[in-house]
Amino acid sequence: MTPDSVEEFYRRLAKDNPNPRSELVFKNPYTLLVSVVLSAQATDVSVNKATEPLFKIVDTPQQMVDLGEDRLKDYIRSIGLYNNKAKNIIALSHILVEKYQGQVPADQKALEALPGVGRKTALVVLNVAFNRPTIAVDTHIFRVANRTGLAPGKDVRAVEKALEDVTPEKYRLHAHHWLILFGRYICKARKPECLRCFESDLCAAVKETGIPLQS
DNA sequence: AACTCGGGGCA
DNA sequence: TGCCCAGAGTT
Repeated sequence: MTPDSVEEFYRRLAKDNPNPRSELVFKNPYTLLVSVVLSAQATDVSVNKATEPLFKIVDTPQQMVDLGEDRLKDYIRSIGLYNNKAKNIIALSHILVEKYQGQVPADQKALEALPGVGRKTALVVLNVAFNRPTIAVDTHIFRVANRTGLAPGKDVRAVEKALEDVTPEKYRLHAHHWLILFGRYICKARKPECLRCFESDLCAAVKETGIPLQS
């Protein structure tokens, strides 16, 4: 994709979604962190369903510690992978209370040092909670970048580098959110909605096949 | 690099 | 039924 095509690609994403808001719960940086940890290999819909009642009771690390692992599991069981996630969230909350005065550190290394927080989670928290222009390449963005030709790459790090190189500065802050939603609702894994896609004339996959992907 | 964790949604 | 989901930790 040429630089002009990339610019146009982002221009359309921005037009489609002028005021991007995370679909995960962001009452404060802590609830966002917990939401993103819970989102690993889970759908944001299932996470929101579980965290809506949880965050009415708990929205600080101290309250989470007081809630305890067993009662936390009752809230998040429907999400899946709940044993590891509950243990990590309790442990992570202890660390926030003891080392960070109950605050979420706005630092990638500090975030990645927390149990249950890896590279992607850290980058998403920095982006959404602290307005850093980070792009975390998850399954959606990896697929979108490769399929459309926006930022091809064989592994996550290659796509991440490609996106950093190609994404215009003015779109950097919201790029992650736009690409995620584009992948989730339009450029879907199974049945991409090419017939109503506003990027199909720029898409490498469409160019290759000559016809919009569908079925 | 290859497991393992995991219930829910969807075709 | 089988595949996928805003991945991370361990071996």
